[in-house]
Amino acid sequence: MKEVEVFDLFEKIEIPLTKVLAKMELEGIALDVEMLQNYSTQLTSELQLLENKIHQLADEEFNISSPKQMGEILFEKLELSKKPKKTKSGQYSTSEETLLKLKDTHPIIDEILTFRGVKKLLSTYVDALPELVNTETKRIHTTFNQSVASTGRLSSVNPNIQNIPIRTKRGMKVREAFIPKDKNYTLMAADYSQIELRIMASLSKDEGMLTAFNNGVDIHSATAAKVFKVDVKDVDRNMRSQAKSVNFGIIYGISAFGLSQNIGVSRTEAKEIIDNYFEQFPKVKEYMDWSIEQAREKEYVETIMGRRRYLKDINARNGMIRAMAERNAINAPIQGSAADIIKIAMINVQQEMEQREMKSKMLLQVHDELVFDMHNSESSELKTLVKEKMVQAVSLQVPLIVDIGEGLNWLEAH
DNA sequence: GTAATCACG
DNA sequence: ACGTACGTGATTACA
Repeated sequence: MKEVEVFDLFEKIEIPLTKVLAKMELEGIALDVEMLQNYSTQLTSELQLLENKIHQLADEEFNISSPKQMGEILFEKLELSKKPKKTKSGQYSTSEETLLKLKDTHPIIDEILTFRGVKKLLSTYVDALPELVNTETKRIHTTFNQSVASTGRLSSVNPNIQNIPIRTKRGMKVREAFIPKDKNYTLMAADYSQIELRIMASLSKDEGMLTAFNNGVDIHSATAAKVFKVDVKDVDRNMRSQAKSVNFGIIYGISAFGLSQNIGVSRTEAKEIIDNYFEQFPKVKEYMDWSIEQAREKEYVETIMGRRRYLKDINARNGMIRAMAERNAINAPIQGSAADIIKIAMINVQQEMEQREMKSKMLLQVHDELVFDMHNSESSELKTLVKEKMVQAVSLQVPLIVDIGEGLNWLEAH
């Protein structure tokens, strides 16, 4: 019986999606190569200055890009930590997380962090992207993998268009390099607001969560008010920020350790927060337990469209392996259902655009976002159509909200 | 080839 | 007692 659902998923979603993806890949997206080349010159000289400064501060020349050499400088020569954190293989950890904790011990740390950021930007994006512009089309053509991610998400390679920087000032400049086809077009981006938490609300049917979404309130503030037992108007920035982490944790299959690491409190305090959360959102807890129970019985969990993730480790004797599978049992239906929803939307949007013979084109998918080359004559028509198809892709216990933006580059469209 | 790091949702 | 937040891909160093 249930196999019918998996076949429907295949026939009604994955197969029709192949053509949509093929068209997006063939269409490609325009890149402002000249801008990136200028930016490269600027970043390269910044990088040179940083390199000199770091070598000067270390009083030694070494390869800053070698974590091994970096560890030896920081922890053997400069002795910045009494008991340096090690990686799995016994090397000194020099990850951003580790370095941030050493920020105040030596001025070299800040320079290293900046160096790392600039180097990453240059090698992965600023210098790499222009190389991938197709000589015939003059556009960037990614490849979307439809059968890589175990949750049902797409992935993107060559280049990975789903991890273009946005969080830092320097990174934003890279987004600015993704531009419309020509002067008759504008880039338009449409993204689902809090889709995974809405799915959690809908699947768990937790009253508190449903009420929050059905009343259109800020979910992280609403969560903070409940968890910290204060009035919404008394939620401060720190409380909201912690609640946001809790909400992320809920989607990931929360653990006291993970939360404590994320927000920098003790495990005891983290456990306290989680206990309060489950007290305030009891059906979320019930749903999470139910998901794990389903996994134990069937050795798989499923999304709203019946997509399965098999979890052979769910009954493992090794507690750590088992705990991992339990988090997967909670996360996969959430992340996977979000993937189902945007895939349905993509098929319906593409179908409608073709039927209307529109000039606009769907270009990219970034998990909860779709990006379009929008022909200026179709501006309001396209935005209305896309919003409608995305919002109506499926019917949940809460509304799906889609935010739309547009501009002369991908950054502005956000 | 693998480990470490870091970019995104 | 142990060691963990979920899902990806690209780059670099190094055995």
